[in-house]
Amino acid sequence: MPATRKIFEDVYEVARLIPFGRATSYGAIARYLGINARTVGWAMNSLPTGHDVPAHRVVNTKGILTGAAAFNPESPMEKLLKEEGIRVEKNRITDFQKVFWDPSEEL
DNA sequence: ACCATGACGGTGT
DNA sequence: GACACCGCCATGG
Repeated sequence: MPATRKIFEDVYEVARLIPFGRATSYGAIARYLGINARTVGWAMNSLPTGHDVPAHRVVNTKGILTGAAAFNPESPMEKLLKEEGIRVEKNRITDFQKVFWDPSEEL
């Protein structure tokens, strides 16, 4: 790929590798790609409609579902995570440490 | 090249 | 645990 390859593509690629029932943080992905966390968040915010990226598994370092607002009211991020066995309470993953997935270590 | 914006992170109170 | 600050880097106008 040309040098003009967008960081976004890398972010999406890593996000797609997140295993079922696990979640990671923007910072973890950022560190893995060598960029800052804000850029990762921005990449997710730029996700087009109909993307195939499990963005609901990407939260901030506190385990808070900051991007829940970006999801359709019909597909609550919270519910999606609970379906995967992740305990969520008021937009916050209570057992984040348990389901945390670090690309820098697991990848 | 400059300025504003942002699904964030770490530390201190 | 909640809140406030400041630092970081990429993209767009």
